[in-house]
Amino acid sequence: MTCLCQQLAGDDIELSPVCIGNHWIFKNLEPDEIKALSHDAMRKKLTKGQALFLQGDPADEMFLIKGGHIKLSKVLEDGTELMLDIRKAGDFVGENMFSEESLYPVSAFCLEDTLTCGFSRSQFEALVLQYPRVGLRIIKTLSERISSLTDRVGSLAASNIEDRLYRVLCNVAKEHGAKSPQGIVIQFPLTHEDLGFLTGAHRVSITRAMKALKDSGKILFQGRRLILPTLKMA
Amino acid sequence: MTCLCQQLAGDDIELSPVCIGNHWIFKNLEPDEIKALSHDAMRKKLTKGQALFLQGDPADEMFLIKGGHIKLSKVLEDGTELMLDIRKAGDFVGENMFSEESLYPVSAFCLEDTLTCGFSRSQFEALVLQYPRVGLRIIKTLSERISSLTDRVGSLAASNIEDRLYRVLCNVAKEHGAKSPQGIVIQFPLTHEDLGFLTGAHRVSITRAMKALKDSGKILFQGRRLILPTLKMA
DNA sequence: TGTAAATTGTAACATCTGCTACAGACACTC
DNA sequence: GAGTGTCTGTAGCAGATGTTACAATTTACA
Repeated sequence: MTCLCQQLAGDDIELSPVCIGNHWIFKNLEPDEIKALSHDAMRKKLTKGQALFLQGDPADEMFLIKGGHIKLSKVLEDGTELMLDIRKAGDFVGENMFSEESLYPVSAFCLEDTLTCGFSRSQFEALVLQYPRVGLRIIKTLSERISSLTDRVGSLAASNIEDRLYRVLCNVAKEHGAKSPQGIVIQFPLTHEDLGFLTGAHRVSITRAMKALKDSGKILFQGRRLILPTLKMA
Repeated sequence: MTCLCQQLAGDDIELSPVCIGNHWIFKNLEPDEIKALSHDAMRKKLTKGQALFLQGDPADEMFLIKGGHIKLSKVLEDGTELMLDIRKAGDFVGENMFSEESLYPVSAFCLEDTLTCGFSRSQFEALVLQYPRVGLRIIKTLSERISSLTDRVGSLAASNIEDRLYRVLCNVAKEHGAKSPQGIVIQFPLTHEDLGFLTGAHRVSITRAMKALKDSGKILFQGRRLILPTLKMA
């Protein structure tokens, strides 16, 4: 099945092989269903730094990420920014559309050039009603997101920064890492400032903690890529 | 509809009005469906301190809490305990059964005498396939859990304990609080040690932070019940 | 009621972290 | 290669937090 996304993306964006037509969520759909869905999906091409949606926007759309990484962040009452999550090609963003609140509680920014497929809430509900198995798959996806967030909460509860940082790195590696002979490699660069947002710590404290982790052998560097040698993939 | 739970619970447990037969998740089911479901549900009566399930147990059952509070906690690699969540009557626990992992990643302990209704994964899947609308409701529930966990992550990212504690208290109050003329009242006692687990801070630091919050008027006490006067219910 | 256990409050001190400032390293552009 | 901006590393200080110890208070239960 040729994919409309490919034409839209051009050569700039390295697309995930996962497409709405072949994503596991939609397996077992009838060919004409896929065609209809694929046609309806609202594609968006975004460049690095652009927002897919902003905190406070009406939440009535959910997106499948076709290529690139997207960060979810939130601005707290006191004005500080907090990065909540990083999602990659093949993941969904905007699952908040299902909940009672009608506004996105977070903002989604592209870390690279990105292509997304969007679905409206009503489209989705109709699909689930017609194909209950899709509903079960969504339930599974959301359930895994809950597990991951629960881990995240566990990471943040460590009271000293070094442990907190290490646990956050492990979580990131588990979700976005790739195996290599030396350990799990995190595939994209994270600045100390990013990690500061992820751990809720000051940038300088991250630098201190990184040095400590490096000295104790818990992390390695391969160029600018971070490696966790002791971590095992789940 | 008289409920089997009532007979089992006896007079010890104050039951939630929510029952499997009338829980909003199962609205629109046929009467005989409800009857079958209600019959199949595996009820458990537990006393304070007992475990509903333990971290590492096979995760193939999910529970509706009929009465009492249940805490979810996790033992980390380094042996420290972390309290992840508190759930109340009407909530579900064990939604991990949906995800790929076959083991519960957390333990569930009863804070008071408790009655639960359990469903197996296969029971549930059959139900969702037959009644897609139930699937949509589950999706909504899980999605709200995700929002709540996201808030939780936001709370923990505050770098000073006073703010972190206040945000955690607000989250707890939003989920388990009741309105009163003076503000939102948290309905059950939380020890400083509990709050320490919830915020990832030392017990003594909680005492210090509580005093500061009390002095600044952000929290009040009515006996042992905690009141948040400035918080508005969502 | 009386006693034991759990919870809360206080203090002192060592350590950790936030904060600011600045210098070097690196990437990118012109 | 110079210029610009971003990222990383280092230092010092003030304030926050962890840690330990012990007393005061409340709760649980015989």
